Amino acid sequence: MNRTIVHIDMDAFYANVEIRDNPILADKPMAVGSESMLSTSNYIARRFGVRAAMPGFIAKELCPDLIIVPGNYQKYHSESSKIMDVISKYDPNYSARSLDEAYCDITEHLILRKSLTNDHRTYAKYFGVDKEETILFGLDADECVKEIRHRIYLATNLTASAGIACNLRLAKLCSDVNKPNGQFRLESNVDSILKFIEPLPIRKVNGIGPTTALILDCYGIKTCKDLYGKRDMIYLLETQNTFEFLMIACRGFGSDRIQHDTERKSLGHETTFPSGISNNKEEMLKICYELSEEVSQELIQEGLKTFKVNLKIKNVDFKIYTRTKSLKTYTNKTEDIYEGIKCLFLNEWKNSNEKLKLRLIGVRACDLKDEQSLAISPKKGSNSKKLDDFFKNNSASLSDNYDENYFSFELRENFNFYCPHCSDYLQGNFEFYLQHMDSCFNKDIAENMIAMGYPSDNALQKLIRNQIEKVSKYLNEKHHESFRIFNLCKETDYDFSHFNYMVELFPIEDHNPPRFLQILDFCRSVDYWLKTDGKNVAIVHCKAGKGRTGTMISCYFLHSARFLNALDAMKEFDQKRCKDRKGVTIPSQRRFVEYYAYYLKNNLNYESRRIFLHSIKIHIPEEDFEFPKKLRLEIRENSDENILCQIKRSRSRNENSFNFIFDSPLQLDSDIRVIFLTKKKASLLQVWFNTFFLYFTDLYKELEDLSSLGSMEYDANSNLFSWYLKTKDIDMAFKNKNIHSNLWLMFKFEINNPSKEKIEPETSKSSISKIDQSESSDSSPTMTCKVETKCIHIDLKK
DNA sequence: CTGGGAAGGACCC
DNA sequence: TACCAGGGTCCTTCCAGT
Repeated sequence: MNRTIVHIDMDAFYANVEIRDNPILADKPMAVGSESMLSTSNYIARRFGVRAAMPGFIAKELCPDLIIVPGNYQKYHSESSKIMDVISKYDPNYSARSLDEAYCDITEHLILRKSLTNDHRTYAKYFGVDKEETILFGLDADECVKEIRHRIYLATNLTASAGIACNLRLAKLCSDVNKPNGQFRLESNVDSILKFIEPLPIRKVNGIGPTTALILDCYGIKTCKDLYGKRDMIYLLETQNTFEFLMIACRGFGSDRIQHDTERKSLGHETTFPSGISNNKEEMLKICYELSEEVSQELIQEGLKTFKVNLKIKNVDFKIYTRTKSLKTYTNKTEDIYEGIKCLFLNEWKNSNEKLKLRLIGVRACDLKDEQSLAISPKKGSNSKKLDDFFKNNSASLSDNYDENYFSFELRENFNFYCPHCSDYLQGNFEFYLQHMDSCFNKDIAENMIAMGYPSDNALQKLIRNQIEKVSKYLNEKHHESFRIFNLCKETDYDFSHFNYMVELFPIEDHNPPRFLQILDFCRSVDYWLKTDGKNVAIVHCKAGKGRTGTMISCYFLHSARFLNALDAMKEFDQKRCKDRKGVTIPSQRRFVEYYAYYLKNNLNYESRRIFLHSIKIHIPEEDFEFPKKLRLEIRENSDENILCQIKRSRSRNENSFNFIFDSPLQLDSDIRVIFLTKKKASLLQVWFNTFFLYFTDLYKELEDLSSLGSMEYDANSNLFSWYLKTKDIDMAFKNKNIHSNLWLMFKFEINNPSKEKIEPETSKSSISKIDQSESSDSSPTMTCKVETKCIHIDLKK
């Protein structure tokens, strides 16, 4: 963060050289290149959409008046060396990335600059005019870079743009900001950097091309901020390398040391047939020979030898193929190279049944070695600077050849972030960020109870979830043999041996409540474990350690009589676990906690009780125009396996309700899941309930707004109960902004068999006897009553 | 199972 | 009319060799 890196970029370099030498072109759209390909265009042509790397004829379509000037690369080279000469005055260690682009590090120069006299900072004001008018440049980085750009102008009569930042990546992005003939300096602090980089379209980032941009766009990622925000998804979808690159790039990380040109990896030449296409074997072989010769000459010039040759061909349909062959020895002789290439070519020729039609042939030498050092090959170790190393954290692990400044600002300096788990807004350095994420996954809910996130075994999830090794180490060290894991995930893939197989499973589907019997089992099991030994600790987890974990822990709070009321129990969990009070949010999960509170308070004996469902009505407020016109209802029993009913229903434009009526009342028992799906089978609304608790009408009286129980009415005439749920009581609807808050659902049901006599609704006080809780388990005879399953398919549209 | 070709792409200028 | 030059680097995937 303390280096000053400058990226200098000439404005429309080739084009401006041509314009400079032929001023007639100045006010006309022009480009340098050929009919088939443009190298660059001037700013007038760019207004028509004419860009570099665009075929000339397309450019002409966009801009019929476009003047295409053939490139004079010798001239550009000589101009380039004048430019680099200027830059070298500020940093002899500068690095040219092409003829028109270079990086330099002016950190040292800026120190030195303070002692420069005004004379040394004064230059002629205009190109080619004698020193009548002069211009004096100041001492700071901005002035220094202005001076560089001005001196380039004096040397070439061409303009340059520049970016100034703390690392190469950012400097490059900055040079684009005030282009052409401008410069931009990015402050070296995290706030400014993030403010700068977050809104940038990802395509601007060096290394993200059209393909990657398109892929990311499919993930809904357009800016660097999006990219960082969706890093968990990228982690899952992309390779480790790609992920690391993208993360480094989108946060503005980058090396602040200018790498020097490493030894060359390959060398080659290619040519497109002047005639366009060739199918003549002899002509092609001749080209192969010529190219081999060129490669050979260049190898000799550079004092290199090759061991591998590569033939590149481009078909008529523009498809490119490459073929590689190892040679017998390291060589730089034309004949040796040609021999390899010829062999590769003839092979292709044969494989194509002598019908090869090509546009292009290329010859490339790979696996190059320095002639002198051919005897011993001191292969340089790769010094990859990847996030992985970084995550191993601590400056102690930063080895000597590891550039500490690479990640310096995140290691040393503070930045602000939202924790995705507790939604706290925090400030700290990157290490703190990681620590917080860790601790946020594992919260002591009570002295003998810990709620945690999923301990991930899987490399894919380790970034966003707990690392199983860490969890295991922590638990084994801190709690020795005295911990037991209560795993609430239906989706479990980790190895229980990490926890000495002390893992008990209560499989609950994500975003759903447990079955009521699971609550009983869970509480009994946790209670037993905690009471066996005072040292024992219960570790409860689901995926994020919020919804399912919160539901079960709240139930245990009630079970252990820490709280008597469901809302208090859930509130306690929410406060302990998440500061934004967003622990148990799903209405059905909250409803089941309410059930359990009621169950305990009234000392009920849970048993199978059926209800007879007559109808379900959805009332849609008129304001809710978007609500689907077609719905599918699915009712599932218990474990989700048995689909009890599937009905499709549509409504007309002016109808503001769906009414699902059962010809013969649907018999339901225990945990019931009611789902409404759209035409495309996307779940829209969902409600879970337990029929047992529909029997107790006083459960639905005088409830706080936070309760998700809904309200109940009884009509003595029809002997029907009506159970109402508002939007806030309905899973999926409660946080769906597209669903109006005045929507409501009504279930009409009977609790006695319609064929039998009327039974008055009961309240908890009248009929419940005290039952010892230990009996209310799986083995209890009252539990074994299974509901008959029936499956009806009705299409009401018919 | 791993490492090193070989082939194919993406990207940069 | 007409849809990409030519020089590189690096990464991924597949396959083969142990």
